[in-house]
Amino acid sequence: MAAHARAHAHGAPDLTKNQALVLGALEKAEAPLSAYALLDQLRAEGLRAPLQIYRALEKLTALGLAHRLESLNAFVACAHRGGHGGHACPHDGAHRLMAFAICESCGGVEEFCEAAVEQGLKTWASSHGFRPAKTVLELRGLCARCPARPEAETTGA
Amino acid sequence: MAAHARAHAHGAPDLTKNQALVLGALEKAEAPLSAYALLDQLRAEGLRAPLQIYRALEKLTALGLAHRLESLNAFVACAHRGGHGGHACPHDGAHRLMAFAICESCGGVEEFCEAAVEQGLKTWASSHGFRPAKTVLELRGLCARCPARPEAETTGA
DNA sequence: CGGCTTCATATGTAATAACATATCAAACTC
DNA sequence: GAGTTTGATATGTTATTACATATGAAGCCG
Repeated sequence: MAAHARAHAHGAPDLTKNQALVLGALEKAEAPLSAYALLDQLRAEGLRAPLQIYRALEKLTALGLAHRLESLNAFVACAHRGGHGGHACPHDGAHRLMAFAICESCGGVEEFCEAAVEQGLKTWASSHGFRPAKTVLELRGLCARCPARPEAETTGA
Repeated sequence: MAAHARAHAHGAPDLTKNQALVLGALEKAEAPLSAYALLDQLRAEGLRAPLQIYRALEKLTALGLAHRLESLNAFVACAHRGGHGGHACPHDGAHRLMAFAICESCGGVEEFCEAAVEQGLKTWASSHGFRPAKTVLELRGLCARCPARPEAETTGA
């Protein structure tokens, strides 16, 4: 049976079975997943080797359906596909700089674009002769919904 | 003899032997070094286990004498110590956002700050209630000195 | 004071976990 | 049957855990 022509649930181009499985797992997840976490989740579906995961991730990230978070060595589904169609920052046609805000308390990831940031980087790059091929921009911290104390201790004694 | 009170060649606070060795190796390197590359280089000096390297790196990065490049899983000496004292962006007292431009051809790394970038991120963060603890900002591309073709092929036969 | 205990920090070593890629063979599509 | 995708094993690379040892400073007690 054709491995193509499935996964149109996402409005995505034809993904292979493995790619669809990996994307589905990422979309269901609340937080970024490492390649091996994905592998664990998808063992039930027949995936057994890291390479199957990495190959799928490579394709998905190339298509912009998933993103790699370098500071976490983990992956998220792109926020601009499932759930909400009209987002502030489509990054589909135009190749905008994607930035990620990663909550160290709940693990949630917000994906955003800021024109000022992009412009500032462009300015620096032109004036220094640097030609960026890819930009990694990841904020690590606490999201709006998480309280300010990831500390240990009794916190009040 | 005291393991302290050395390494003042860098104007640094007292580093231990391992820390000084690791920092020295990073300063001599032209490009970022992975922890295991450092380990290989420093085997002659008696370092034998990854942990010795990682512990030194942890201290050095905490002191701001070295930086970790997340997108490379590698480390560089901070550019604002050795070589030139008065740089555009001291980041010593003030805790400025450090950004890195990494050349994928020659491996060189430039460290910089851009006020517009920092401000843009600050704007996004405040308006979204995100409290950043750390920011990762790494440009991957080609530096001013490298020609535009990191391609393979005979390049001229 | 001199010796002892205690504590903190730095180190050393081994083992293993976590992340990623190489290689090759089998299967499926065209 | 050429090209691609897949699957399986093996390997390489990066990072951490757990445990043991050294070293020096600070306090205690004879």
